Amino acid sequence: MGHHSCCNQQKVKRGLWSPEEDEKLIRYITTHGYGCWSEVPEKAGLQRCGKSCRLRWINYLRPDIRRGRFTAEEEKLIISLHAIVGNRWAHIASHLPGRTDNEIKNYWNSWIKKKIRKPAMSTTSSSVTTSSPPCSTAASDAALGHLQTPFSAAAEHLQLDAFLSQSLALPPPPKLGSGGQESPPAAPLPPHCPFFMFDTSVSVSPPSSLTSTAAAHQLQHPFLTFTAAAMDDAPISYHLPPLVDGMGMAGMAAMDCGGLGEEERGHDHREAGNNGHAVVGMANGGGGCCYGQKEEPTALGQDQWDDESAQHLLMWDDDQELTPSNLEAMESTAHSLLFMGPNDHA
DNA sequence: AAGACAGACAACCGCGACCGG
DNA sequence: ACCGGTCGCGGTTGTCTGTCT
Repeated sequence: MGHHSCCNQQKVKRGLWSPEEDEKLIRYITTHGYGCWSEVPEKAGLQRCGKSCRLRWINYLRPDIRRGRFTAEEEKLIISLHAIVGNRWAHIASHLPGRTDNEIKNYWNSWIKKKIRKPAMSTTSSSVTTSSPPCSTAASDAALGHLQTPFSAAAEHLQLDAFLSQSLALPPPPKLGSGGQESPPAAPLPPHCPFFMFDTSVSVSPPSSLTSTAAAHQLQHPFLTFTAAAMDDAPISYHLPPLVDGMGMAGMAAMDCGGLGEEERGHDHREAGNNGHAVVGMANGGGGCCYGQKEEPTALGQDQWDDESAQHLLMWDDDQELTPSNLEAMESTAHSLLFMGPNDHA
């Protein structure tokens, strides 16, 4: 493959951009726009390939770029979004005004590096239950990576965006050139990033429309109501879209084990999907967690889990370290596990 | 003061998706 | 349907800089 076709020319410069090059690019883009990136270098008088120009513009020179450290709100949002969509940095970035996918990716990766070292230092305590972003150890990340299902991109984008716009209530992106850099996006997420678990064993018909009223969403939209229990707050309910085609009413659990109050521990939290299926079950005893779902909730008592439902359970103990082998074992018993997000114990 | 090291950031590379001919 | 050009994305590598020894 090698380079992009526009980069095959011999005289293409690589490496860091000089201020002069930046100035040329900015001047050209601001006056002409960037219709075709392959033409930009020549017209702007740059010895770069179009791809490099595009990258430089998008990641660095764009006027609406927001620089500086990530705020706590942004951090939470990144964690939460990553729990939902995984390493889809562009998608995550689209919900963080002024931030680039590259920036978020770098931030996440450096974060992971930190977390890799910490568990290695302390082998006795859990590596995933102490800090955020939780499933950020290399081991768990790698292991979780293959658990993620290749989502149907179009549907998922649509539905996830709907979810984010509805439930996260992101503020509108700042206007270009406004200079308002000190107003982090308000992200009314629970203080603890929940685990997510999906189940494809339930098949439903897709939504007829995504544009109905809010009330209609409750009834017709396949968004799931789920509970995110937080340590200090009452459980917050969100509507979450199915992330996989055809799994609209699939059950999903989203709980923070460590964040439960004492009265919450050991209870079974259930939220019925709008088709009567998709009961999200969660049992938490002691320091351990158990997530599961059952297609026919009414057939089960609160604490009853038969063999079939056990197939849809993911269980682990808070003291159990998440390693690839552990997760593989979990996966083998949790047949329908698609994606598990982080647990965030502050 | 100098080298080692780690973190942050910038840029490149490879690949898939999309689109028009 | 096929093909080539282009764009966009995610993974990876390179570079710079601050801190530690």
